[in-house]
Parts: sequence; structure tokens; C-alpha cells
Amino acid sequence: MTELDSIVQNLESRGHRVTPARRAVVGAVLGRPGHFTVDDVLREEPGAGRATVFRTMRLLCDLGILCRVILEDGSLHYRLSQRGHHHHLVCVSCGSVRDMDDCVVDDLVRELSRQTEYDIEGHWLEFYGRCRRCRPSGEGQRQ
Amino acid sequence: MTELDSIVQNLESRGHRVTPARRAVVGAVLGRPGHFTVDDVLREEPGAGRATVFRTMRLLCDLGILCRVILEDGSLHYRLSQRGHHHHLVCVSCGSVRDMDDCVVDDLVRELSRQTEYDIEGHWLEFYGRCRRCRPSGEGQRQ
DNA sequence: GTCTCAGTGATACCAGGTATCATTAGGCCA
DNA sequence: TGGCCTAATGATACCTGGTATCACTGAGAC
Repeated sequence: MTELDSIVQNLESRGHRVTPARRAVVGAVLGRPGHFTVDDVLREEPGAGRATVFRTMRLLCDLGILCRVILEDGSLHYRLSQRGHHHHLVCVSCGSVRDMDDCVVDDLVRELSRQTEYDIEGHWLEFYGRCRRCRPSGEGQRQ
Repeated sequence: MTELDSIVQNLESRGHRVTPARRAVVGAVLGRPGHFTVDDVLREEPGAGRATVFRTMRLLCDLGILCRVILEDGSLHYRLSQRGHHHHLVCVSCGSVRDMDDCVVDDLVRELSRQTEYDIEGHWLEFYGRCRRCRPSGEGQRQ
């Protein structure tokens, strides 16, 4: 089964209709290795309406098929998501995004919760840097 | 010396002029305990032009007098900043914001950098929860 | 006093996103 | 198969948050 088929099945199993527009958006999304904006998808599928692409992207986010990535400049991008809650490591040079498997801040949240007496319900975390291919060799870590 | 005077001095010492519009924006900002939007300031100072308020807020951010806070819904707010790099713990119920003194993710960044071979240059982190006053008593932590 | 230029504010504009609504079409049922 | 219901579509207007432009103003240096 192709990835497209599996997403289509996911949509159907949750009671959403599978239409040509949705297939087109999913196809465009699957053809992109890194992160992308709604406009990228719109350019690739000029036939689809703006509102439809926005709606479909939001739906795919809600279903956990896509996830949002906020870049260092604050701009909102999307990318295919394999898991539930996770964090991103974004290469500011080539734009590649790496998922981090575990929720790396769980321990931190527990400790903070104890210290501050806050009931911590959520967090937002992104890391920015340069991947192995893009980092200047021999240079140390800066953060 | 009042807080307003100290900010005014900060502006002057960095070669920026101190104008009535800037005094008004700083005054409006100082009168707000939590986080606020540009629109909040605009409502409080209807005499000041939109562009001027945006410019002044950006200037205050650049100078480290204000800092940006992204809330859970993705909306951009501002708040007074006492320090350089730090993170926020935002109460989703009453809107109060608590700074975290140290860069709590330093260890995490070092470990991630080692694991992933990324040269990590920056990160974005916010926590959301309920402060002691707002958390339902007796209820456990949900994250 | 005057001169310079940073700052102002009105305005137009832009980008990204949502709301509305008539129309289309997927898919269920008789 | 046809009819029907309603989710989805797409054109469009609109909203929100922010920037660019530009003529004008006034702070402050001399």
C-alpha cells in the first residue's frame, strides 16, 4: 500500500470524504521531503482553491498526518508527521527537519512543575541549528 | 528613579530620541502586569499611530526591554523583560507569565547536539499551564 | 536661531488565514 | 438507477497583524 493510499484510508476511516482536491493536496504534500508552506502546495496545485488547501492542511494537521513547524523567523510551515507529540530540529542552512523521538522535556516539565507549583499542561519547543552536512567542520557549538 | 525613567535613559544612551509617542508607549507597557498585544497598547494610546506603536514595540524588543511571548494558540504577545535569554511559563487561565531564570535547556541542547551531530544554534521554548492560584486543587499534573 | 535627520502618523499595501455562500458531487438508501 | 442529503468545493470578501512609503514635525546639536 502506498503512503497516499494509507492516508486516504485514514481519512475514510474517520468519516471524511476522499475527493480529487484532497487527493491532490495529499499528493503534493507527499512529494515534499522537508517542510513547506500552504503557498508551496497552492503553487503545486493551482487548480485547487485557496480555502480548500487551507482547510485540507488543517484537517491533515487535526488528523496528525501533518504537523506545524515554526521556523526561526516565526513563519509557519508544515511537514509530514509520523508520530503524536514530538519536537523538531530544523537545519537553518538546508531546511531539513529531524524529528526527536521522545518527548525530551518530560523530566524538565516534572522538575519545573515541582519548583513552580504550576500545573504544566503543554509546551512548545523547536531547535534550530546546522545538520552534519551543513555545519562548518571543526567549529564548536555556539548555543 | 522610576522604571519609565530608566527605560528612557536606556533609549537615550543608545542614541534613540525620547519622544512623547515613545513615552506614551512605554507608559502603556509599564501599566500592564502580564502579556499584551500591540492592539492592547493601541487601544490604550489611541492618539499614537499604528505604525509608530509597531515600530516602538519592535525597538523595545530589539533593546531587550520587551520580549515576545507566543501563546498556545500561536498569537504573538509581548511582555516586559528583565533579562537576556530566558523562557516563559504562561498561565492559560489568568494569563500571568513567569520567567524561568536559567536557560533550562542547556543540558538538553548539549546532549542533543552530541546525539544528532547538529550544531544547535538556537531554540524556542514556552510552557503552558495553570499557576498555583488557578490550578484545580487536588488534581494531578496532566502533561 | 537654524539646520539636520530621526521619528511620526496617515495611508496603502501585503501575507496569511477565515467566513460566507451558491454550487458540486460522494455515497447511502429505496 | 435515481434521488436525496450533506460534506466538500471554490470564488470571493473580509479580517488580522504587520510593513512600506512619504510628507511633515520637532528634538537636539551647533
